[in-house]
Amino acid sequence: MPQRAKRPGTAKIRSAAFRRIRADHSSELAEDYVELIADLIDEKGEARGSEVAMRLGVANATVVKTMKRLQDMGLVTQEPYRSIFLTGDGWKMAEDGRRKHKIVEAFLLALGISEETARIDSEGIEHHVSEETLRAMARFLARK
Amino acid sequence: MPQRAKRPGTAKIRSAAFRRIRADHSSELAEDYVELIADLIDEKGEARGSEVAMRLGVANATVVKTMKRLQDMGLVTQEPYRSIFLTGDGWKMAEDGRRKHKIVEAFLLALGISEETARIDSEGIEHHVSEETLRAMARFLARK
DNA sequence: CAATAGGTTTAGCCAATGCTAAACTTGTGC
DNA sequence: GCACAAGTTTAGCATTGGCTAAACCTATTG
Ligand SMILES: [Mn+2]
Ligand SMILES: [Mn+2]
Ligand SMILES: [Mn+2]
Ligand SMILES: [Mn+2]
Repeated sequence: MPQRAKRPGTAKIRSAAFRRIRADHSSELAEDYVELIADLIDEKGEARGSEVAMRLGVANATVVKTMKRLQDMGLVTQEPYRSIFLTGDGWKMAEDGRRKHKIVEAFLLALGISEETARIDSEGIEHHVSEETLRAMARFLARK
Repeated sequence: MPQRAKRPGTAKIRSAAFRRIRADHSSELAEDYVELIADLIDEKGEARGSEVAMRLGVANATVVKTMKRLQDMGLVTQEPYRSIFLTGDGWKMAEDGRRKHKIVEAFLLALGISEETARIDSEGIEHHVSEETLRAMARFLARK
């Protein structure tokens, strides 16, 4: 139907935000995994798949499957029945995740939010803040 | 292997945040769809599937499939080849989404973030802020 | 040093979200 | 009124990220 004339849209521009979100989501899981693996290595000396599963609240089989993907992405290495190690890229991603996570959580606390809520909300928000927003949060923390 | 003794963990508690995030993600898509449909109805008098697809930056077929799910959830109604309507529940979800979205976006702007970035970041952050955090943001806006 | 408890992986299933290409409607304009 | 361009839906496929149950290793321990 040649009906419904449409002017050249701003729609394409608007869709950028949604595209960004879909991109964020695909990296989000990887970020949480490597950050958690880094924490386990630092805390207990090694990261076992079952411990990752427990902390994330998912089944062991889910972690095994995800590890294969993370290996393909070059973020972790693992031998069957052995614990998990991070590659150089894995450590880099983990460090960057920690950096963002710390800023967001500290910012929420500075805003007067309870520890419990700050911990929970920051776990989700951290993946959707741009560098510009992180800078603004850091600025707020510095001058507050 | 009865190796590696483990003390009764705080892991279960910690996993709550990740469970919340997984829950957030499953409602996130529905929220963005109904909010966008509400906007289209208000702006142009009707919401066409193809317009939704364009604004979200996805294929038409993807919207058709998602609409089926949203219908099953009781959020929208649609006849084949016709435009999309929101149910009472759909409007309620859209209004709630708008409310959160506005607070988050206004908050980011008040923090000194550019319009472009505030628009993009708020599109993702809105789905991961608890009511407590929203209240803190509103408080900041009020007294700032 | 062998049995076995218990951690780990495999197999197979499901739902959600994307996509492209092909088929199908419908509103307009001739 | 009909043809057809353009908008919509269907069909079929792929990936991600969950799950359970069954099979498989391995480190401790008797
Ligand atoms: Mn994190
Ligand atoms: Mn996280
Ligand atoms: Mn929104
Ligand atoms: Mn959104």
